[in-house]
Amino acid sequence: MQFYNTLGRKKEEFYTVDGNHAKIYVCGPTVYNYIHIGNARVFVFFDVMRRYLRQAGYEVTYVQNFTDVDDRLIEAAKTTSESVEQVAERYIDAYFQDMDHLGVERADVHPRATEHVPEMIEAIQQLLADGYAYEVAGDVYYRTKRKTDYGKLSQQTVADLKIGARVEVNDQKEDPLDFALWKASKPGEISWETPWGMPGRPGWHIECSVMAKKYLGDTLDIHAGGVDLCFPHHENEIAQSEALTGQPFARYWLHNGFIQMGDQKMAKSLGNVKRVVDLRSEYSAPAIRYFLLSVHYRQPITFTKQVMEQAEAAVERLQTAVNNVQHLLKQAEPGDVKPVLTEKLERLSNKVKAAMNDDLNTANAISVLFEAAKLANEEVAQQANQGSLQAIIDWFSLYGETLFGLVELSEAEILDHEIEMLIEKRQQARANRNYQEADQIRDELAAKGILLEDTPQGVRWKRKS
RNA sequence: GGCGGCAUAGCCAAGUGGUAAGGCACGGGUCUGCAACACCCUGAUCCUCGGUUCGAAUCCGGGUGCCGCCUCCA
Repeated sequence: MQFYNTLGRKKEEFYTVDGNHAKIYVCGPTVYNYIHIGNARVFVFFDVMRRYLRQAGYEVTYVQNFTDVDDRLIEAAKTTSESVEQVAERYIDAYFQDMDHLGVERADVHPRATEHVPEMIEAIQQLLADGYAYEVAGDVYYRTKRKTDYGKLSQQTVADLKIGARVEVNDQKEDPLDFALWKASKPGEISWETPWGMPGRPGWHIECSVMAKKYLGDTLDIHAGGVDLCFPHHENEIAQSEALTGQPFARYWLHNGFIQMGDQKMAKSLGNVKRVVDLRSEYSAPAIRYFLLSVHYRQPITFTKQVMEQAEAAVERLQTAVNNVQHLLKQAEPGDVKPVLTEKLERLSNKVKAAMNDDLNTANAISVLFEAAKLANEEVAQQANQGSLQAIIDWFSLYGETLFGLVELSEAEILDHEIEMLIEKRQQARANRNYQEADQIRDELAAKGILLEDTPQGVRWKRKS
């Protein structure tokens, strides 16, 4: 299994430090607002990565934080006259609702920054004691010059970064590249007491260093997030953590690409942010997942209406194939799975694995789902036996449902009696060649959201999506 | 100014040295009372110029265009 490691900028064979135990930390949301489709890409994709690692035999510990204190939260609380805690609570709930809807599993631990302040203060004290940090008027800054490898993740030297000259001016800092570990609070703001006198709150980067260490140890196997976090957030995490422990912080750094809105960046200032909570009523969850997973994770994706409609159609093709198999299964001849089919399915499984092993190429892996759908449809047309149909269902259960969450295998719902009667009545009418009545009943059912399909395997029905 | 990414059929998107996966849409056909589902058939020499090579979408160089990070934006 190979991953493209931002640290080193190349694909590397993946292996864990600790046997088959994979320790993963993913940067979670700052809970000052509803999450948007770009956030969802991170959470959906790395959730799929976790699922794949599990299928590949790893025991995964997956940690994803909530940043529940920062400038934006304080700002949001001010405008609604709430406490920072209330704002955080609301958007953490909203986060879980969005993720549940999209079929993203919970992390093993969802640590919150505000619940780890003592540990952060402890870490900052150690950095101060070891000369990696200095305090100015209640703020504490990390001294980036202290270690020579600062910039190794983003592959920029300290000199390069300075030439950039887009660093903020702050005459309190010894060096413009230094960043805040701790910020003194203004009166009335949320704050914690500190050993160095002034109350304040943690800087952004320190929480991830501290919480990752607490739940996963000094060295993580995988640290992941959006590509924008590469610098400065992840760079700074590395600096702090490695200053604290003397150990490599994370062995594989994975960064996913951005989502573009049409031809422009998605940004609040442009007013084109697509929130998941809004998308939920426009598109099905599988279609949103397909949109996010049908492109390799490091590539940018462009969000357009057309692409979403294509996603909807694509996913429907998969679901229809599964439905067709399940429909026939109820009335199929008993029998064992055909050896030829077993072989074909195994070949498809291997293709999925090969794609995923190659830097989690979900785009390629998903194309195999369509090959499987075609195979499924062929088997249905040939009136395959129970064993064969079940084998197809099992295949889709593993990859279509468990790995990618693009199809559902739940049992078809029970139709209510009235609808069953109508279907039966229409069959009578068709048998009597009374097509006018048959079509009328079909229209009637369509109005109730039930679509009928007359197939060589009998009448099928589905809910209008 | 520094660092980095991208450019493949109408649209989306894989492919990183041996003559272009998959999906959506379009058209033709089979099936069907019709419709739907499904199946079959149909489409590209890969932004451009030059180089390396027996051979390049794939490697190197120039050009054009688009984009990201360097601003607590995933």
